[in-house]
Amino acid sequence: MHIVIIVSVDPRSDRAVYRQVADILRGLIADGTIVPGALLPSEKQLADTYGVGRDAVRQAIGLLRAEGLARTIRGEGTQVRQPVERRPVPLLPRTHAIARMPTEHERAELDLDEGVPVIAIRTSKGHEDIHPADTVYLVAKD
Amino acid sequence: MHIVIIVSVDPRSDRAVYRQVADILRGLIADGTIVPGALLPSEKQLADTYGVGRDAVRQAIGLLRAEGLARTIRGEGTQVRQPVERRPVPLLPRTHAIARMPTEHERAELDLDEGVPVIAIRTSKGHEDIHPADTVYLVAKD
DNA sequence: CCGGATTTGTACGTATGTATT
DNA sequence: GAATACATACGTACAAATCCG
Repeated sequence: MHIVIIVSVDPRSDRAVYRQVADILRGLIADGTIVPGALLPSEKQLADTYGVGRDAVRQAIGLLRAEGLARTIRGEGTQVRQPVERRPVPLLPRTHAIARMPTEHERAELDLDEGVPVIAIRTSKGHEDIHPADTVYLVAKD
Repeated sequence: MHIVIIVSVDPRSDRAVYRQVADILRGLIADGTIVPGALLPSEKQLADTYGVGRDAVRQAIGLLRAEGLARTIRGEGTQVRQPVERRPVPLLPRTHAIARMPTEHERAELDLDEGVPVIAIRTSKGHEDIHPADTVYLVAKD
């Protein structure tokens, strides 16, 4: 099985231009052409390269952020997110865990990147612990 | 503790206009003014009501979608998402569970709304089960 | 430290396409 | 078919953060 990397944008395609740009960037990331931690080309550069508006580029990058693949720092650029080391979190008997997107408040509080869910663990007592989903994994524990 | 509902947008505020619009809409939802399943006013209506561009309204609604609060249907409108009934999913010993945003493929495959993470459960055998995070909760099981 | 260049964020406008009512 | 509503795509302009000489 080999991977086909798309390298150009077709404005007449059924697929929206910004999705095509996102496809290209995902390819460059999956490819290893752009390694974790490295910056993508600037929005202007991408727009010029692929012959699209800056708007389309921003929407494309927005998709990557929502998927948890990239994060953007104003004035600096967009970088491929580093996979973080996950630590185990025990799921005790009689406790429930759900995953959801954080509220705006939680995102600020926990300093979460876009596209990072939270895991809420609730005990039968009603106590709730919130964990950033990208730093933990759950294991059954008795 | 009482809730302060913002009702107007101040273009001179430090807070971006689209975030102010999002705040207002979140308030109307938390408030019960707009109940789950009901449609928000149209983008144009919101833009006129708050004296902002349609762009700002779309960004605001985009925030709500990313938070899992709303979903938009083209040609119809944006509705407040219904909290769905969750079913328990056992987390067996020697299995790990992580939460993350779905890939584009998974989102299409599972027909997920924006702002809905997935829970991936991996056994020691290497088998992986994917669940929409909004329909399940995890419980420890021996 | 300062100032300019670069880069992303916000905001608005216009136009056209597509889906639903 | 018409009206309504969201999606896409381009453009402009200015603000704000960062980088760099």
